[in-house]
Amino acid sequence: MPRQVDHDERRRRLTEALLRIAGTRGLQAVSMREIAAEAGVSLRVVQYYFTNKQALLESGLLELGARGRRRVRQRVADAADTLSTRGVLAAVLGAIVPFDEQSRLDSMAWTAYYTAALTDPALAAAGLTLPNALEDFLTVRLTAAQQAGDIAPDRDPRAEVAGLLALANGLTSSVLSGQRSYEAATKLIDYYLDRLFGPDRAPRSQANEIGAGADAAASRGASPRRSARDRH
Amino acid sequence: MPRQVDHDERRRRLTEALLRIAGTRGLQAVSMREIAAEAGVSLRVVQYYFTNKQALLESGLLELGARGRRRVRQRVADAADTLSTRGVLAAVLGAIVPFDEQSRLDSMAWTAYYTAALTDPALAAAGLTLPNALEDFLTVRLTAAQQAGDIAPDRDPRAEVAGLLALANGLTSSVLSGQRSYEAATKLIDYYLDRLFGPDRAPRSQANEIGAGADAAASRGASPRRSARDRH
DNA sequence: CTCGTTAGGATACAACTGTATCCATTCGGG
DNA sequence: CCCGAATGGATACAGTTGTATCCTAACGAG
Repeated sequence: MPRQVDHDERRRRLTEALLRIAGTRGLQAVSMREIAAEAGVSLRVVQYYFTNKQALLESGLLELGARGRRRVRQRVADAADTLSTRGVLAAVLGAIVPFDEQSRLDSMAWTAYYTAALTDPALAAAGLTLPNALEDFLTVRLTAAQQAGDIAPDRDPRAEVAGLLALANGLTSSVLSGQRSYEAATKLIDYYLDRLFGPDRAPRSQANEIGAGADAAASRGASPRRSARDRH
Repeated sequence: MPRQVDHDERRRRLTEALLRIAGTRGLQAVSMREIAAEAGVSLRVVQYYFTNKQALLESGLLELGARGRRRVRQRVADAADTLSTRGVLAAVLGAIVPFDEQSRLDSMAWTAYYTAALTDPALAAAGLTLPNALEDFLTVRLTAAQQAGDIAPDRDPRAEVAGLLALANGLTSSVLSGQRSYEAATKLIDYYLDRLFGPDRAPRSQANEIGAGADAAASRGASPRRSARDRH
């Protein structure tokens, strides 16, 4: 074997180049030649390590899913109060909304893939199944919390989890478009968690600091375009 | 003037053809020639009535916004109990989530436009400002309801509205991808409205008499009923 | 009638796409 | 030593894209 090369490493580099393009210029800007240029290799190399553009796109989607799972796991592990159900929920939801430049790029790419999958069955088959496992996991967790008396008995754990995940999804959209900052999004999540767990039960944040005020159009659209770049 | 033709009508037909393609096959499938074929005219006609593809896309975005506004207005007008704030909220949120084939196609096209606008400033400038006016309107409305005692005083009207709109947005995503049915989405919305207005809370003001008193047990089964997936 | 503007058919063109092919290296095992 | 597989550079090809150009009808105003 001459010039033995680590194929997995090459493929990983190309996949990363693809995701960099998809996250900054969109999926429609992704072409074989663009990927080659972004990765600093020739077109032939891209063709050599991926038989198809389709295979390349699937690899990108897979990597994106892996990154998302890694991010959620990391966030949950980082939360010191992992024992509290509320802490887990806050960590998971906070990991869904883009919170730094990298997660913002990945969210962009994910959105692009999601949209493409809506009209491309081949992509849809390649899997956008990230949320389902999360939903089940959190529902079990919240149900246990309810039996422990942490949330009111008239709450529906499954509905609450589904709603919170959909909320995080919607907030992601607004953060990506610059309508909302990441901080505003997490404040909103905290507000809803306060409603769920009771504000006095959780020492994390106050109930009404978002502006319980009267008039509507006071302060919105705080940060236009690229705003979500901060550490956490 | 020979062969006088209604330009607005021609442009409308072409815009509708564009949106039909965008809603079924995605924005990346929209080309000048495809639009021409879909509208049953020649390529030249498309070029004749729209100087640019850019102009065509902007026209589609404008029309999409107009349809959305029309749909919300229609839904709100249709709600018999328009006087109740809860009824207005339910109508607006129910009009955001796609509820029939046409609104589903439009939501698809809207999602495609939204994604494209994330990486194309020209499209972003052409306006995705539909939600802002809604948010202000509903916030004013909900603030008034709070002062009338329809919702608990520790609720933050602005946060509630922002959350509900983000929720509707997230639910739209899941409905489009087939993860959830429209009915499941509205049940979830009703569940959250129950939490907000209080299912057993008696109407304490003159502003509302019907609608706000939806009882709790009615929608306790708001579980989204998704297939449980195994995790490993 | 004729003439100039309006409405569109037919075609061209350069750029870009994914994919395929041809060919030159490189190097480990025989 | 050397042969064949591994690696990749260069280029070709057919299709699609947005846009531009050329040219022919149509028809109301003069």
